[in-house]
Amino acid sequence: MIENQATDKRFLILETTLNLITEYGFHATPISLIAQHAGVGAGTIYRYFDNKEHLINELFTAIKKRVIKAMLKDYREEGTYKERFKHLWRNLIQYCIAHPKEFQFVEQYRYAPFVSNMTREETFIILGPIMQFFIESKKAKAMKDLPLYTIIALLYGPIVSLAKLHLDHNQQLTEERIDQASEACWDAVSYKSER
Amino acid sequence: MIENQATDKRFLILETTLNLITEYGFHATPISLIAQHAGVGAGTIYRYFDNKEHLINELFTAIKKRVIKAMLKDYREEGTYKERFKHLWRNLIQYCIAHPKEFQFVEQYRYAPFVSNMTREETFIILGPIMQFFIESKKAKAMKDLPLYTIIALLYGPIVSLAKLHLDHNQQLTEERIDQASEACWDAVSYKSER
DNA sequence: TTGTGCGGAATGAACGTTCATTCCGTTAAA
DNA sequence: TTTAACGGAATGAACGTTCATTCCGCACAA
Repeated sequence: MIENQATDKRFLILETTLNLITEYGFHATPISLIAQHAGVGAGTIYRYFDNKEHLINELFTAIKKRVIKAMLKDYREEGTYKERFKHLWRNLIQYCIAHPKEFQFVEQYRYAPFVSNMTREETFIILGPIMQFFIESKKAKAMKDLPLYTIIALLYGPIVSLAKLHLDHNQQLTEERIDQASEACWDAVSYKSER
Repeated sequence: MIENQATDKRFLILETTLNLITEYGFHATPISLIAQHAGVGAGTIYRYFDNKEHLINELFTAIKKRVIKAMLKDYREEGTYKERFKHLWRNLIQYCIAHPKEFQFVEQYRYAPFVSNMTREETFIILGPIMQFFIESKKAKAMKDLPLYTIIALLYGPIVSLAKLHLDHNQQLTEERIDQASEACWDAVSYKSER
């Protein structure tokens, strides 16, 4: 119970930061505002985080872990490669749409200069299982023999774009459209015969 | 000549801002630094731009215009739709790679909260000709009958991803890989028979 | 001489961070 | 059971710094 209080407060600060930063941006959300909205003193934040930069970085990795977890939800290494691909792909885009703040935050700060490189490398380690899937699919000739980076770009790029267009322009990203898009992505990376 | 001096100084400030901001980020490039690097007084910048925000926004639209221009370079409304598509697609990705600063700047600020909505809408107007190409291609059954937003996401998303991976991880984005990727993108949006 | 453009010191607001102080739950003595 | 002492957590006013913006004097063109 005692430890939970500390964890809760830490979590509270992180979530408040996420909300404010996605709404106002990094510049426009001073520590004082975060403190105010979280209902804690400004100094308290410094009990949990070394400084503002560390706070942001921690939020960043926390969210990335949630994303990966959501992507792997109910994923089993069975069925055709296409089915497995579509499962992962849908999981990811659904999460982006259901959690716009998380999505926007990650997208906004992914390439910001103050995000530490360590955090970026960490991502790649977490992504291991998914990379494995791509390598396997290629070996099984279910996917074209494209460089790994090309495959990532062909599959992840459209997710980002679709989610952004959805959030920004209030496009209705219905189940049907998601399915259409995932099929198209598969067409991009798979051989003709796999269609 | 007099006007040219003014235009030049204006341009100089914009370019200096681009360089500094892509290197250090928005936070870490104060007006004073821009002034220093541009070799002008801090106050001079305010002769040309109302404030920092306006400066950024103007830089933003200036770069976007360059991007569109580069994309449409040597584009003719002739040949197959696939050929025309590949021409546009390659133009765009080549520009992103050849002008990493411009690319990173646009990507970084595209969804930043302080970028005005007007600027964003402007983009859509500029993009008219390219939208026209998509509509035509669909009508001619060269492309699948997907929503316009889906098509944009399927074609533009991978460009952004590829360029980011290229710049961030020093992946060699060779001519061959660019061609592979453009073919894959076309596979995503075209009918089987078009392959 | 007049007017225009420029530079950079000056200004004041805003910010991240610190730290002396308060608060509060726990412990243990009475 | 009550009370006193303790210590870590929390607070927010205060500090020093940074920054966008302003302002004023200088230089040069007309």
